[in-house]
Amino acid sequence: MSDNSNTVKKPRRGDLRPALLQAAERLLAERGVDGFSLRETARRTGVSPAAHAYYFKDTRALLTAIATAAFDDLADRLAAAERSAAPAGRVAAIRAQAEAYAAFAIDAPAKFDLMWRKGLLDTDDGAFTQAAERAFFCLDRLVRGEQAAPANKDDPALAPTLAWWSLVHGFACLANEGAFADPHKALERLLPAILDQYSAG
Amino acid sequence: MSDNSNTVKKPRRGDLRPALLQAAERLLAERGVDGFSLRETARRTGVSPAAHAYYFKDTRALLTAIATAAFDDLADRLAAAERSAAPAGRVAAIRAQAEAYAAFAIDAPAKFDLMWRKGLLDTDDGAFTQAAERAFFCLDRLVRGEQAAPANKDDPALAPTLAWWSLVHGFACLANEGAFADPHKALERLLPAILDQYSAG
DNA sequence: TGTACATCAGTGAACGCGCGTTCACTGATGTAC
DNA sequence: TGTACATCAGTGAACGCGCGTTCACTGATGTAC
Repeated sequence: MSDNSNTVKKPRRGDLRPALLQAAERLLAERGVDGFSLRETARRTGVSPAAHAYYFKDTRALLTAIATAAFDDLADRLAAAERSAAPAGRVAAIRAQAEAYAAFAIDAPAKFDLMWRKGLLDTDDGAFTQAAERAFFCLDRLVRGEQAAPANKDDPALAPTLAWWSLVHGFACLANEGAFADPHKALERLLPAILDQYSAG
Repeated sequence: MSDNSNTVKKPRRGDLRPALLQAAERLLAERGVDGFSLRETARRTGVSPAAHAYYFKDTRALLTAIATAAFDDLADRLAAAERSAAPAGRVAAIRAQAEAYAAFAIDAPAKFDLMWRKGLLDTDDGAFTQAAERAFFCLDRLVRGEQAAPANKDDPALAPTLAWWSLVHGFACLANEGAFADPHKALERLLPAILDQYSAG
């Protein structure tokens, strides 16, 4: 019998939590958010369908944990992109962040999708909201500078950040929704051209 | 017994198709794409769960019909916005289209969501792809002028249109994903401020 | 105007599926003496 | 070093659910003569 590369080798006692998260992420990547199921995750982890209950209250909690990690990851990448492009100036850093954002989305479409599917997530979870805010402030700090952010996200004072975010988020969504022939090519050739459109402003 | 306003009065023989579509749209509006089900649609139409089969091959076909109508509606609104703002000049017309696009999305979030959930739609359906293209060309014709469009959507020649589309689409998605406190207020006060950011380019 | 027949527009019961969650349970591990 | 016990980290069978689709069927409508 050949190994099925979908299944993970059975974790040691006590290592189940990360194993479940890893299997769940792979399943998401393969089948998308709509194709996800807890039972299939358990199957791939080589574990009973009830096993997750020891670590996660329910499916929503597991998905929220994944989305939280994803936002943290995104924030890290935005910060890294900013750092490495900083020597070339502020405009270059902003562009680098935009490219990092889109690359994140296109490399892991299902995970990116999940992050915004609030109906499936526990949006009251503190870690989740904190991670999401952190990613947002990575953008905001760079675009608007160090000014304090207003309490409300729809304050027009945030317009510069939200304009930039809308642009990049829209590009990422369109790419993942199949609006372009090839998302990766679009990332390399089309996105720079799009960003050029606005480089004056 | 009080009327349940969810249920539609039982359609006359032969009028089932539009009645099903209407009930399905209402159900979508209430429960979102993930909460949609054919059986519930049938229930609300006062009809057997097998009834739809006479008009639609399967669930996918029904959803595709709704998405097709939605794209046609969107295209109509984009064209109307352009027409009524045309006297004020090209820039005003482009802005008016952007506002019409976002308003469409925010007024019917679930329908807008469905239009991009290609996993649930029959993307080989001719009417569907035609309607989607028509909406796209409403944007493209105005932004780039009458130049012929390249075959591929990720051709950098389309960058001006795609940049504008990304911006507006991203704003609409963020609004519907709950990124702003109040989508309708964001539409009225924030979107104009965002468009101002780019009005120079 | 009446009747025989064909087609239309559904009906309603049933099938089989995979799902999330619960429950009583159990073997493995750790701890106290 | 050995034993008794408690807790940990799950097991696996079962429950009940709603779903999309199929199937043989049937009453209503339309048509021909």
